Amino acid sequence: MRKTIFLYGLSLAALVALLKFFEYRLFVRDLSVEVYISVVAILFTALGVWIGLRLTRKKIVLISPDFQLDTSVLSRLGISKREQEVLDLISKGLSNQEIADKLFVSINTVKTHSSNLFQKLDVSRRTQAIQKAKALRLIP
Amino acid sequence: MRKTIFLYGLSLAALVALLKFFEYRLFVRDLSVEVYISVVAILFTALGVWIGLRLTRKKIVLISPDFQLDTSVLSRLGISKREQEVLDLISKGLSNQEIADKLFVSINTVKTHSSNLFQKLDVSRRTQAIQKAKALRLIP
DNA sequence: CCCAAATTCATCCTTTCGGGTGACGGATTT
DNA sequence: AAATCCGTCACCCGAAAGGATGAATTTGGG
Repeated sequence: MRKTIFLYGLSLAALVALLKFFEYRLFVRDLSVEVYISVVAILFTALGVWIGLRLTRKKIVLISPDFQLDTSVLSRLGISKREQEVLDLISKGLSNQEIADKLFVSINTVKTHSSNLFQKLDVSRRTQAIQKAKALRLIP
Repeated sequence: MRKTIFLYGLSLAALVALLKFFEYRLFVRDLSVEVYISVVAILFTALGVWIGLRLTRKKIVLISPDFQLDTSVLSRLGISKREQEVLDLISKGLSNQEIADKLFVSINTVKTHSSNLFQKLDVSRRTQAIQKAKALRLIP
C-alpha cells in the first residue's frame, strides 16, 4: 500500500515534469490551465479506475473460490474437527470407504462420524448434508 | 454510460470553474500549475476509484446468485430434460423415492434416469454427480 | 490429576443406491 | 416403414449408506 502511494506520487511528479518538458520544448507557452487540468483529470481518472480494479480484484475472487468457513456455526452445532473433515470429503463426492482410506481410519469410524454429523446438521442423507452445509457456509 | 461521461465532463468543468473562482476571489494568483495538477489528480483519482468500483460491483454480485445453466454442456453430454430435472432434485438432497413422488413417476423410472445421468456425467455416485454438475455449471 | 469430550472401532439390521437387463409406447428422423 | 431416442416401468442383485448401540482409547482443559 505504501508502495502504491509512492508510485502514485512518483507518476504524478513524472507527469508534471513531462508536461513542463513539452511546454518548454515545443514553445507552446499558451497552453491554458484548463488543458492541463483536463489531461491530468483524464489520466488520473484512468489511473483511479485501474487502482480501484486492482484493489477489488482480490475481493472478487475471494467471494467464491477462496472460502473461509463460518466457525461460529461450526461451534454452535458442536461439529468437531473430524466431523468437519468427513463433511468436506463427503461434499467432494467420496464414499465412506474412500474417506476411511484417506483419513487412515476404519469405515465404521467414518460411519460413526457421518451419523453424528447428520444428527447435528439435522439431515438424514449425505446429499442433504451437502446442501445444508453449503447453506451454512461450512463447505465451499 | 453516456450519462456517466456527461457527468464526468460536467464535474471536470465545475472543478475548473471552482478553481478559477477561488483564484480570482482570493487574489492568490501565484498558485502554481503544479498545485492545480496535484489537486485535480488526487480528486480525479478518487473519482476513478469510485467509477471503477461502480462498474465492477454488478459483476461481483453476478458471479454466484444469478445462475444460468450451460446448455452447451447439456447438449454436448446428451442430457435430456428429464435427466436434468432428476439431477436438480438430486442436488437438492432428495432421495429417489422423493424424486419419484415429486415427478409423479415410479421410483424405477427415477433410477433409470439417474443411472443414465451418471453414465453421461461419468460418475458413479450421486454426490459425485453433484460435484461434477456444479463444476460444469449444470446446477447452481 | 481427573473428567468430559473426542476419536476410534465393532456388530446388527434396515434402507437406499447403483448396475444390469429387458420391455413397451410415443415421437422424431431417416 | 425402419431406426433412433426419450420416457416409462419392472425385476434382480450386490454395494453403499444409514440407524442404534456399546465400548475402548485418546485428548484437552479445569
